[in-house]
Amino acid sequence: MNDGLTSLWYAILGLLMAGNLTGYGIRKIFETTPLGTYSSSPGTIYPALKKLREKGLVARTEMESEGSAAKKVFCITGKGEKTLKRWLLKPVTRDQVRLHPEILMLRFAFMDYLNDPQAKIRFLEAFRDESARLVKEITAFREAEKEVMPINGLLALDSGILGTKAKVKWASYALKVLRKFHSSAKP
Amino acid sequence: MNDGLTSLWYAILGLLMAGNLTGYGIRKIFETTPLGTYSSSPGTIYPALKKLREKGLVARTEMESEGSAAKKVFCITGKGEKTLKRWLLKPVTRDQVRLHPEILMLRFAFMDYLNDPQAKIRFLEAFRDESARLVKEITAFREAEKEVMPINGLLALDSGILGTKAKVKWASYALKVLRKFHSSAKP
DNA sequence: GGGCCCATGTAAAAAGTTACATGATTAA
DNA sequence: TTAATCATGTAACTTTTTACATGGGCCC
Repeated sequence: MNDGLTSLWYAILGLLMAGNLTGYGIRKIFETTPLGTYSSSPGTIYPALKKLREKGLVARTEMESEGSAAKKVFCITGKGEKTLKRWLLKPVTRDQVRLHPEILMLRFAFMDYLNDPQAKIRFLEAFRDESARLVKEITAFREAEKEVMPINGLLALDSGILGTKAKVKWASYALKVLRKFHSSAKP
Repeated sequence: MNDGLTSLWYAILGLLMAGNLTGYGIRKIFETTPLGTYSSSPGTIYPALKKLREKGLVARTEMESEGSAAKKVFCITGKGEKTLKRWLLKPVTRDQVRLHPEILMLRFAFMDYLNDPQAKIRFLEAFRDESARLVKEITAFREAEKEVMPINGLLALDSGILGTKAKVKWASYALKVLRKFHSSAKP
């Protein structure tokens, strides 16, 4: 999807930014939190970790705890951190908003790890504006098809319009919260 | 995903319910309408049509138009229609609402082809209820994590909550519209 | 002793993406 | 005539899914 990394791989990198985890720990997070749009099956996670290790984005340390089976703990490397941050700073495109808004949300969720608070603001403004543009586009499409499309098709379009409007509203809200948050944190 | 058919394949079947199409025509629809969450690349569409034909769900007729290159027109078969309708009538599950709401919306968009108007109503009620349940779940999660999660994570959760609330609202609206539509169509 | 959760993997199959390849028709 | 659009496919590659496989620790 980006740099040859899939969004799952970035999700793993993002999780490792908060602290080291075992493969099983990562699986459990995908399984039990709303973050887990991703499959938590071993066939997904372990090969992904292997690839990330081959690329030098994560490192594995064997944690030997008194004799028995050694747990394998993963941590993000400097290169991994740089790769993640580069991804977080990518511009918000129309296609991303249209086709993969959940990936944009994943990026936003990890933006705490950026030093620059302005980056968040820019992201949200772009997300809001692109979403607003998308609302207009779907609305125009609906208007054009109104006479020929069956009622269920129109209602499905309405769902898209309402959902995208909710995103615009959310972005405005998030901007307000962040501005307050940052101004109160400064002095 | 279902019956060994992917949602893309069902999308193609649904499109063919409205009328016959060429492979290129299908590609253009995915490319230019909001329906197209799917890739419209030839490498996606043509192999999918091949598979559908092998399974006997669509048929191909060569339309010879005066000598030159024959266009290949696809139509849905009886078996394809039955397969599609079986898919449309599947119950709305929690996991579908959580992980693949856009597929549920695709199903809804095609439900015009069901004879039974009650099926639509049942679908919407279930969709609304499962979405409302999901709102509660994410809200509870957010409440539990409120103190430990960074602000961006919380805001990302808010986006999920608002988006899901929008779905609840939409379903209620759609139910109203459909009830009015059906009662006015009867007498 | 049996069942459940922790924990880590592999193997086969299948779908989708990207890129390649080709040719007809139409509009500038 | 040349560029764009119509039109149909194939091939290699990669990720993911599903299923298999194994073993330790803990609680009843």
